[in-house]
Amino acid sequence: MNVVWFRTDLRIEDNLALEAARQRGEVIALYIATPDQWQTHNDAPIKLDFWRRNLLELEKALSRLKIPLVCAQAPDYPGSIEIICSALSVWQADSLHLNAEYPLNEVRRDHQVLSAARELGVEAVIHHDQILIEPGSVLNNSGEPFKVFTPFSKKCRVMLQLPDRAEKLGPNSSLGVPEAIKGQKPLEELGWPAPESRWTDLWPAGEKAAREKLKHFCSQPVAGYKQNRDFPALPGTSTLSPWLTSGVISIRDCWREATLSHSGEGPETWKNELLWREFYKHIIFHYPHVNMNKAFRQELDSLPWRYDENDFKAWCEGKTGIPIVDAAMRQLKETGWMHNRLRMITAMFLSKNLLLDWRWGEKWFMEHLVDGDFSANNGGWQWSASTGTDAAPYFRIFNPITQSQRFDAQGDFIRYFVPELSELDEKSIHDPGMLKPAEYPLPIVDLKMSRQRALAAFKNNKF
DNA sequence: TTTTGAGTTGTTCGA
DNA sequence: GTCGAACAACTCAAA
Repeated sequence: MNVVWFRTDLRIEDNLALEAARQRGEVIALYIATPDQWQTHNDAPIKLDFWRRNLLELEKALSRLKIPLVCAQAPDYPGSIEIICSALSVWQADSLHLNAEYPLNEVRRDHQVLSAARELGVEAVIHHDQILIEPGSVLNNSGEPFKVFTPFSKKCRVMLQLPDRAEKLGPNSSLGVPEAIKGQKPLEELGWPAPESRWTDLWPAGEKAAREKLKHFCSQPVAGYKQNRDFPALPGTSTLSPWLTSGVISIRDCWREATLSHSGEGPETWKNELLWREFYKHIIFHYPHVNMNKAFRQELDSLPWRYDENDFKAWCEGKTGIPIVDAAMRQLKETGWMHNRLRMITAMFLSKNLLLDWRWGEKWFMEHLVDGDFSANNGGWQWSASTGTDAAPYFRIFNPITQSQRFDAQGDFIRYFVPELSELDEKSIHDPGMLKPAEYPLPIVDLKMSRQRALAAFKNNKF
């Protein structure tokens, strides 16, 4: 028997661990939920519900291959190692397959799982399925990891040789019911948050939905990606992130599909964004301190970050008095997703204008994003806060009003998410001042003063 | 080893 | 309104 432990790879298509296991013979699939860790890691309820629904789809897809999906619940990572060992013994496994995850705790857990499995005499194999190129293999001429994106991306493009899609393998001989293991529970009883029906419409589950989304994006919108991607009122981006983060679609399929679209600069620009995802995964793999709540540039942990609960609350609730920021924060809360340009604007506003610790913002995003991914979220926040790898220079502070005028010129996006401003014309909607209706707040911070404050804080940190 | 060019996503100020 | 320079100087990567 061959066991596949599913984690952030909730699909049957182009799944390296699953394919390796199937090549060896009969397969049992295993999923282990850790609700206690969801709590401490602040995973968004909308994300957990998306995962629950994708697991149901995965179960169906696997059953077509006559592969049973066994679910279990563990209190923590050591608990999941116990469950794995129980499963390997009870099912008399020959091999265990898993697709690597790259945050530090997950790497450590998998090291332990691999050695525990090998002690039981089980062949244990880890596959690099979640990223295009194995971390540790993209190095500069000095043999060091890249700290700058552009040379990293160039090297990746030179190295990248995607394997062909695996040939179709036959199903299991029969969909048996495997003997019970430690911690086993039905899929629906794994401690999921209460679902909201609107989530199902916003973020449909399953590989078919993801594949159709990718196909559609690469059939036409990708051609205009370079021109349209910065405008939140346009459908200019792929919005594939929730499916990519949960592994419902493979990164290789995204890369392949974009390459095959042959529509010029658009797909190449989009592929660069896929490489940013890659870059930040390599960064957390190479630099353990980034996984431990530290700034990539650790000397910037001594900045005089503010911890003002009221300012933070206004930011969270979309009541800062800066229309584009408030629209963006409300989009996040209402849909579980935020446009990339707006993630930069809101993150820059929190970390520079409010001078709040970027970790507060990072955490809030994780608590609300359907596509919340540690490496991408951390990388993005540290970019905005100027504490990261190849981050924005600290003096390059976005002016949210200027950004609003440039990227939501007609104010359509603001009007959609901040209805109390919908009567304002396209000039005043970005910066209503005294024209604002009574229910809309005045700006909680003076942009000019707060910009100077941030510049001074970074300047004075040099010593 | 030294040197050189380059670095996601900008803003402000003054002519 | 438009344009170029200043912002502040540092690190990375490769020649």
